[in-house]
Amino acid sequence: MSVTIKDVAKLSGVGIATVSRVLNNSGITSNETREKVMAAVRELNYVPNNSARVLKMGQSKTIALLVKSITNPFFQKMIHTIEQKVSLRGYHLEMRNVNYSQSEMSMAIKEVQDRNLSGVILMGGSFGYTNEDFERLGVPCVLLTVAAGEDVNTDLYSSIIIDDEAEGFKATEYLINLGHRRIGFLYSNSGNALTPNRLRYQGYQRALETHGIPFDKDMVSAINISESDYEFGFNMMRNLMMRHKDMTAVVAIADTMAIGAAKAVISSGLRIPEDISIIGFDGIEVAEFYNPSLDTICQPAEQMSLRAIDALFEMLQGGKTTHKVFEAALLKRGSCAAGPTFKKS
Amino acid sequence: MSVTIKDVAKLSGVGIATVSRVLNNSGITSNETREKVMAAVRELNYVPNNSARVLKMGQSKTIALLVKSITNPFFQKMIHTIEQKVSLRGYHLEMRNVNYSQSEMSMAIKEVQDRNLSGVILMGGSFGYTNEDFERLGVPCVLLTVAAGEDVNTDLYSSIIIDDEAEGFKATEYLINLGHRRIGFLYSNSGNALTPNRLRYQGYQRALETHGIPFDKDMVSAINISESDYEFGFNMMRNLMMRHKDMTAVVAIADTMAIGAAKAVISSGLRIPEDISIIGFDGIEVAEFYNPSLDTICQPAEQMSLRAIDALFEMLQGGKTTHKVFEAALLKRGSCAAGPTFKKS
DNA sequence: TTGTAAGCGTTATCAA
DNA sequence: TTGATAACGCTTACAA
Repeated sequence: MSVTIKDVAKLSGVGIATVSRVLNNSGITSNETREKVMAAVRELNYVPNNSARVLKMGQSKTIALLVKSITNPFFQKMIHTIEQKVSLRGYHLEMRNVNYSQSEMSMAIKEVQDRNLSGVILMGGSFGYTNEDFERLGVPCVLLTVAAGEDVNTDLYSSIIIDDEAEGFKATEYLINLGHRRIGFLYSNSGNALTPNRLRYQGYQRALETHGIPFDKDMVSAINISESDYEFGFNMMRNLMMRHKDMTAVVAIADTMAIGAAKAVISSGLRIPEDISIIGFDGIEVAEFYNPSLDTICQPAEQMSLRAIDALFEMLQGGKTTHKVFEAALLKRGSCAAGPTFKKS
Repeated sequence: MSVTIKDVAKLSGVGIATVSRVLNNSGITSNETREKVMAAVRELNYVPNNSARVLKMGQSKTIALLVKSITNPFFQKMIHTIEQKVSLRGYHLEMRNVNYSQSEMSMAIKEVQDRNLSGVILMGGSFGYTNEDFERLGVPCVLLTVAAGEDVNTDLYSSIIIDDEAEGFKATEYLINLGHRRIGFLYSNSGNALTPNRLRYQGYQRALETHGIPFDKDMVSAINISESDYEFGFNMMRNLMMRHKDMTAVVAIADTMAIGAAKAVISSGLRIPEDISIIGFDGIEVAEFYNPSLDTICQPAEQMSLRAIDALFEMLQGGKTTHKVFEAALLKRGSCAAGPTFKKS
């Protein structure tokens, strides 16, 4: 059927072991035979069979990237740089989407055995991993944008995150300092899991409290329908605006929701930022090109993914785990303006 | 090391062949042994090793999805449904990004041998495939959003496309019928390859010609810098507006570019659609939530990917190839208005 | 420097 | 209905 190492050996008149040695630069081979072998390889268009190699070596040089909700544009950037860097280091990347209803960890554990994975990167999801999870996994694991629970042994995994609670606080305080008091919050969360979204929400609450603003649960939109984030933001914002005519600003836990929310504001005839200020999260590119450009808490996606890759390969080489908290940048682009407190009216 | 079929056999007190039979529902097994085996499988947490299985069977039940520029939001939807459907049919999907500088076909040919792929879906790219390409591939191949050259044997591959030339014509004619005469075109292409973009461009030219409007090459922005599409649209639009004060409308070959272009219009103080009409291509979700919502030629992404999957599995089962041209829908959302011809002024 | 042969974990073919 | 056993294509001792 397909051309194998035997065919190459036969054509070049050497043993299969020699062919293997030439191809892997292992052992010592004379220049002469090397040439012969390479010529045969080219002529036959030989590509070594990966399954056989993996089976024999017990290691696949493949790392899996499991992404909770791969369609999130924020993850796109990260995925892209991760893919590049992984293949640069001679590894293979296997991307897999994880639904909200699936458990990325049990998926990972299965895949590791099934496909002899060398390592795993988990993106998105929640902070609910346990010691046992990592032990069962058995290969280096990097958590990107999430971490494990507080009580989990930090030698078992690496994590690259931002301080979501603090950033939620930052976004909210920014609006408060601009003079806003009635600040809505656009939020979705899967169940009661501790997620980045939930932490941002906690930051929002803390900011209100810190500044003596009463927390009004009715100003938080958290209904969890399975629409897109854009639609979700749009619908929830409409809803909030209907219920709270005095609302002058809103924090969205994602730029995608912020865009949906912005559309809701505009299509209801109000203006951004004159009537309503909006700030999002993540720093996706299209938010900058929106009309108006949307303020956001921008995660250093590039740096974070680079760091994740570094962490993974350090673990792969037997090194230590990494736990890095990046700082996100508050980008002011004009979708937030002075609120009622500072407004002359 | 890891738990193998031998361990399961030992624990359940049967031979490895029996374990294999039970797991694959092949041959005949007594209920009693089946129970025993399954119990052992559960207890040991056994997961069959994929590499061994693939090596033995010579087929991986894996299909590869090679995407030219995976970050394109339009492809996102498609990728998502493809992934779902593929795993629903018990196959594994391997996504891989292809850079503009890489050849997706030679990548595919390599991967097929390397990983015993069962089939391949190629998304994006150009119309430059040859008979020999498909013969060398050796497994069913579906082209999604592109097709092969005219002279290629249609029994060798399937293709799911829209008629890009006609759709380019449609978009342009829409603007012409609205009364526009000076219509810009935002376009990027890799080299001289025949791509969907190029076809749309040809459609644009034909529409102008059909309506007796002189083609002005200076109204086409086609500089190929490696920025994002958003930035590209923005920069090129600025450029066009500077050079052509009389331009009243623009066609962009992608919604992402249209968004960038819209931002350029707005930030220069002009209005959409009052001063400049804009229409994009593809139908990505965020274009609808843009301010204003952008008109577009919307590809039926869901249907197209479903059809691609069907085509692939039909080929996998020895069936015939499929060649389907879908019609795209012109979505009027308010970013295009009457041009000078019909304007009272 | 090279070739022979064992074995990685499966599945499939035989006998039993 | 089951259990040995021979591949699958490769890497890696070990011998030559």
